[in-house]
Amino acid sequence: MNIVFMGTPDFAVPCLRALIETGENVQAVFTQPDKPKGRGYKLTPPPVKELALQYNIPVYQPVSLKSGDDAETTINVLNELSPDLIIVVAYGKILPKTILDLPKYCINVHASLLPKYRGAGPIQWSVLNGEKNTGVTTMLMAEGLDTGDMLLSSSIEIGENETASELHDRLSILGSEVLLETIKAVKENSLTPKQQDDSLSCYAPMITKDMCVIDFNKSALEIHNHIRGLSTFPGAVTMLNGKRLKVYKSICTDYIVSAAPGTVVNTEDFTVVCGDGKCIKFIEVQAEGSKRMSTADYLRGKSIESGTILK
RNA sequence: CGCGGAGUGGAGCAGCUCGGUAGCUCGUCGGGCUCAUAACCCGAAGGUCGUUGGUUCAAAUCCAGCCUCCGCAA
Repeated sequence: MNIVFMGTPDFAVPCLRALIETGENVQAVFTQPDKPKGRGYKLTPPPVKELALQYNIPVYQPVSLKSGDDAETTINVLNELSPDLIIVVAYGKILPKTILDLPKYCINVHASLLPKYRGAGPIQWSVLNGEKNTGVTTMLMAEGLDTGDMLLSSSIEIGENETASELHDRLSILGSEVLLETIKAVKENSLTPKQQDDSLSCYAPMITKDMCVIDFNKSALEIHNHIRGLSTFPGAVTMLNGKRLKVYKSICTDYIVSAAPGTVVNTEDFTVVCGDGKCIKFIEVQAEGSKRMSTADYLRGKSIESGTILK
């Protein structure tokens, strides 16, 4: 089939790769423009672009699909290619109706069990909220954000200590599998679109850095979910002796201690009291200007005075 | 040229301001104690102090360039 692929970050890479490797005709790839990133503002191409270039697939990076020269060019290009399908995976742009109506189907791969967790951060929010299950859903794209009729889905369990990054990697693979099944169904003409029940939906907004600070007044479980939901990027943050400390992994313990929330009660293994009196143990941390490391390594170099309070 | 931190035996750090025999907490190896142990005691191996050049009688330490890693900001 003639397919145009639209996607940007790592999450979309397995889907594009699956399409290529199963021999679908990927006519073109649309992805976000290269952006200045990191130290020194180095212009960095999105992961999907890099993969596309490896296979000599034409890459388009319009700034806008709604107006301007880019939008016009895009429409022209798409009209010329006249793809059977447009596959969208974490592209990061809203497609106008003129594009949605262009191919036979516009199919989106979304990293949640719709209608729950519509939006930009479904993986992180499902971990942040302590969900036991999540999954991947394919849908026919509609004008609203992740509101289209659902096609296929697949569900997986979330481990109690699993981080958002780990889940992200598993879901991106699962996403490529569900995508291939969906395309198979398209070919067999056996799609059965199901409308989403809007009353069951909820939004998963983009994660921003100002929501990363750990609030030790919350329960140990909530803090644990906070830490793994934001790991590895951008990472849960707290302040230790005036310096920023990121926490990437933790474990809930059964210890109950009466001390002010945020107090380090065990300086041997970095156990901290939370708002409900239960303790959480940090497993992997990162100090300013330093690498990410296990707390065992961290504590070999820096000792923490007992009674230190994190905030 | 966006701002800042860092590179020291296998790991994590100190030492650098005030140049002059490389130190700490672990790990590894050998031995001892013990019913036993991740515990304790004794001993050992292991480092061109990121890299290049400069200053100096002498550089981990001062100066300049380069490489790599990290935080912030986008």
